[in-house]
Amino acid sequence: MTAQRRVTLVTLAADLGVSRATVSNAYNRPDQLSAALRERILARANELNFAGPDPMARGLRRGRVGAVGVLVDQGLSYAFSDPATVLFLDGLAVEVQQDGYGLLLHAGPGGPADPTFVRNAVVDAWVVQSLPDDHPAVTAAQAGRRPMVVLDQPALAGVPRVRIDDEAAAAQAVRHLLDLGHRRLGVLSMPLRSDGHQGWADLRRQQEATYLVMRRRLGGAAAEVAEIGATWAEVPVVECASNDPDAGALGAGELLRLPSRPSAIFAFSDQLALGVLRAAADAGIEVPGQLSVVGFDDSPPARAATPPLTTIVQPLRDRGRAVGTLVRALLRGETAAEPAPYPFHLEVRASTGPPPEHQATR
Amino acid sequence: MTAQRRVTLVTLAADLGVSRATVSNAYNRPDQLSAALRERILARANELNFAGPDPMARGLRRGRVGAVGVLVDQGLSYAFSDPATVLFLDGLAVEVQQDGYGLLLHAGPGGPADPTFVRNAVVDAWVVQSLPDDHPAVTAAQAGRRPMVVLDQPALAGVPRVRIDDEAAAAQAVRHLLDLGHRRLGVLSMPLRSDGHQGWADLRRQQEATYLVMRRRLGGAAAEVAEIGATWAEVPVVECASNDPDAGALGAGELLRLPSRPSAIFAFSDQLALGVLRAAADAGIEVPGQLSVVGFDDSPPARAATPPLTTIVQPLRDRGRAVGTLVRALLRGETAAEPAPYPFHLEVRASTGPPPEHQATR
DNA sequence: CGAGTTTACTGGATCGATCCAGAGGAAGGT
DNA sequence: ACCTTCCTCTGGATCGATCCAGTAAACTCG
Repeated sequence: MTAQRRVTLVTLAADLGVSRATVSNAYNRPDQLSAALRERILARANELNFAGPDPMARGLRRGRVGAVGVLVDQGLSYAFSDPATVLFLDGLAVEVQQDGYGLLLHAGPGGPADPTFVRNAVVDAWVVQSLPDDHPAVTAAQAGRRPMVVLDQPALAGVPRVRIDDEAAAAQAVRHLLDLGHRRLGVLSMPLRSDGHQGWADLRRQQEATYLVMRRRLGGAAAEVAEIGATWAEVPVVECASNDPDAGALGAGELLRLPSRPSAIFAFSDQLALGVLRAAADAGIEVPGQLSVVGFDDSPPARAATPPLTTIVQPLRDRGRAVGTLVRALLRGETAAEPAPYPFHLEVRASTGPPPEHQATR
Repeated sequence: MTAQRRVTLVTLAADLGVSRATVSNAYNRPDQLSAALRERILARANELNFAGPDPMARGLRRGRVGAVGVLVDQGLSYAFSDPATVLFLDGLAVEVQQDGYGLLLHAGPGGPADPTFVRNAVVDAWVVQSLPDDHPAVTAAQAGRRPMVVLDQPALAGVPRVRIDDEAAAAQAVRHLLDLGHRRLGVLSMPLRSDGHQGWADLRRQQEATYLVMRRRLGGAAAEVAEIGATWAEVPVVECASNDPDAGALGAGELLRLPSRPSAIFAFSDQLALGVLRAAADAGIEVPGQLSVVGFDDSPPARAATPPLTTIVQPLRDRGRAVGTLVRALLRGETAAEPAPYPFHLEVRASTGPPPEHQATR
């Protein structure tokens, strides 16, 4: 009949005639009280339906809530639809779980998290996964003065970043195509800015891309093209509005309808490359006989595709673990040095071969 | 030179010579103080690098931290690899985001969350997505006396559950196959218990399944088989250790190697059904000519498969939203009634047809 | 011009725990 | 018998905010 207050440490302590510190110790420091009393406390707690110290209050006092906030580009379903992202998150989750941290994900319908939510989020640290340079959510997260680690982009002063040498990787992919004899290249890029643009990206748009990784890859590809004396400005670059096979197929369609059709397409992600394969199949273009395709990431579907994709291999899950390791170190109060770029390599599979014009001469 | 304490409301208040309540109001109730003072406070906050009230402390006082904990079966990468789960999470995330909540995911390597983490998790509510009846993490979550909503399973007294009528859905799928003339059926089930078993599931194991949904679907299928006077015990049921195409292909292999090979396989998820398609293709068995396949879920890959899968359509993202709506209601203090089962239907596509023995007579 | 209302701001209580210095008593040593 | 050490247990301070009752001043109005 009495007004039923919530059961807390104090309720229990009063009920048992002990101090609340003792009850707290029963949960957190079993060595600080006799086993008998501890038993009695836990038993009574059970009777009173007390589930243990409130995580929130503990969080405030201890300064740790057990959550790592993750900022991903676009909505959750987009993020989750890319196996590369999923593997990253999995590696990250497994790693931070070792210290009892979970992942907190915010997601608007299609857009990334609102800065307001970022400011109000109860987290111990932030992980940023591939956001553009100027993203407001990143700024908001930085204002919170909590440990932070970035995957790939953006580059932030004083914030460790796990990445590969995207410039070198792109160069290597292009070099592979050039070595095979290809001279009519096409590039299929992920978004260069987050404005939903789908279609041609001229030099200016390339240079002004707010996604650092895209600038780097374009730069690496351009350097390699210049190497053989060709002009980068003549290489058609199509930007996809999102990173999925549908957008990739759309973009590939534009490249394949060019009067001077590319004999090779370098897609900046496997998701897009899968779209290229689909577009080629739909148009009756043989891969690699009439068209070579190179991807990026080495996500599982790339291996399983028909034909299996030649792609840049970057250890996706390992990079997630690496980010997790850095987060854990920062949360322990250690200062994490900027790690060296992660290793990568080009895995040549069946989606690339010599261009049609060379095949007769072999 | 002085010991640099963290900047808090008090620091700011002292610095400006106002009360901390006023500073708090500057952030939370702009109407409670003059615009001029508010400006002054915000400006000074900026100078002192104060990012706004600490979310943790606010969480304690307000009794709300803006996080909904999600319990999923198996590890994150498994969960995320199933498009059905991803769509569910997306719908859920979008819905709870409207009230500013994010999703907190815990994940061990392959296993679901440890009860300890559940007890310590700083969340406002729990969402349980398809766990077995007796899962310790669920028990731990219930002990926390926070709002809770279940998707599909387990059924818990007093906890609203979003689901479809799995018994009726399975019955309908089987009825479809029987109507086509199939008499040699095979069933490919998701895990019946979380013991990693892969292979035949006898009647006893079927009845003792700890996954409610699987019991229901098996029951629905059995009832329909009994309807035509056949014996359920003679229908081969293979259980897959996990819900992915690889396990599905493995299980399908066992069914397809039977002396009396089934002419139709009912898989309890599209993920498994995709595995069946692959196994059939590898074995040179035509679908639907020599083998009919029915899936469950209507996930995007089911539509895109070759041939497109006949499957039970349940609105995946909508169910996520429905769970989110219930969570929001509970968090507002409303009492949410157990919702009616969600609608479903059988979508007949190209993966089912009459059995081989009937085709000649047509 | 005085009563009533509105506006702007304050300080104490509170959310539910953990930390830490220390009290009291039992055990051990000489 | 006295001092020291160890083991249990305690109460006050604290984490960083929000809530709420209340005060003083400014404004409204017949």
